[in-house]
Amino acid sequence: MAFQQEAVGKLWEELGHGYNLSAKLLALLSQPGHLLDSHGQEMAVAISQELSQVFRASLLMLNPGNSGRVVEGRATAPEAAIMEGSISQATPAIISGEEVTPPRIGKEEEITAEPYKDGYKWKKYGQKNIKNRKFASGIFVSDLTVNKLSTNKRLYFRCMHSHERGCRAKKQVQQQDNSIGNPPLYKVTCLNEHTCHQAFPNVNITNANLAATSTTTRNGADYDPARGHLHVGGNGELEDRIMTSTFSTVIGGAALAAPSLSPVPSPPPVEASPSGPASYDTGGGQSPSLLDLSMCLDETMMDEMYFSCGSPFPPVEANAAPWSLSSLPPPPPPMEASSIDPAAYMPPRCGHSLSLDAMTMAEIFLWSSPLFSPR
DNA sequence: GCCATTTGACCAAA
DNA sequence: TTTGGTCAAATGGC
Repeated sequence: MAFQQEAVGKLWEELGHGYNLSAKLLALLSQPGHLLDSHGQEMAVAISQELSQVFRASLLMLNPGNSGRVVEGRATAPEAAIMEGSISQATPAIISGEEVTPPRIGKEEEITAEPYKDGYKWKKYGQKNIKNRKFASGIFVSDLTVNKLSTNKRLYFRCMHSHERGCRAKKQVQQQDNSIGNPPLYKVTCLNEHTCHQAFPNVNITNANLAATSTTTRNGADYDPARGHLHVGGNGELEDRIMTSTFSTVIGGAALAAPSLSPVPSPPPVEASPSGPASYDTGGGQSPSLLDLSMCLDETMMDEMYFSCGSPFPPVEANAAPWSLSSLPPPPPPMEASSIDPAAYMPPRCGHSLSLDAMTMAEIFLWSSPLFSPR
């Protein structure tokens, strides 16, 4: 029991260290001018690398059976211990970025200037002249965007996987009458929830049991088993946003995900390191980014991450005072499984449970580690 | 030739 | 009868 308390305390301290590092990194990236000189880039890379150590150490502490394999707050066990130990499944993902929105339920209407950017692949199955409409719909197919104006038409789309997977999701697009000018607005009506993502496989980290056929995730991204990753398109802004959100959620709360901080400039690109986990092979040579890891998280998990209210760390601020053990309430004592009351772990404000268990943390690490590994 | 898109026809509901 | 939603043959690009 005393050993467990010590381990929790070390984990607490380790995460606090990560919290301070993230604040440091934010301060660096928030400098006026939004441009880092070479020294600033080196600092950012160094902080990122240290953050990866925080991830590694924390994960190993969370990994059952590895709790004692920590030396001076840093883990010594090889990554393979994680790969073969607590992690039996993971969802590899490469997202080069197209805006992805959550699956829709029932009928939902939306006015948008970009009706085509929802991450799903659609097949047009018809169009119809509509009365009392001055404009026609935009025509969109997948990530190819072609806006054509004709008159009085509504376009009908169904999910590209409607047949092979029985996905009943549909979409209607119609340009709004009042959308004269720039940009045009489209009324997008979504019908039925996507069910095509349900076939997304849980894939062993070694790619040993990759499915033989392409699969689409719940976010509509195509999963390519041959390459072992997801592909959604190309949108660096989204990647930055999710990276920031994921980063902040894991390390220091959800502050960085706040809209007011969205203009934070992207950090210098960190090349994936060949020295990453040995068996971490996506099969295609591309390394996943933090966006990848966020996309491979289950949507519910992401919701819980975003809305979980249980983070002990205050939101990261650029000029925040360093975190210390004394500045926060002490970690909870380890509990016997039989004495755990699930209700006691429900966050007070939102009713979502915090489900960042060891598995989740390990997945986060595995798919983000190339970003933080030394060059 | 294959595949995605287009478009007229068909059908059901109001 | 009108309107909205869907089907399926025709068309075009690769």
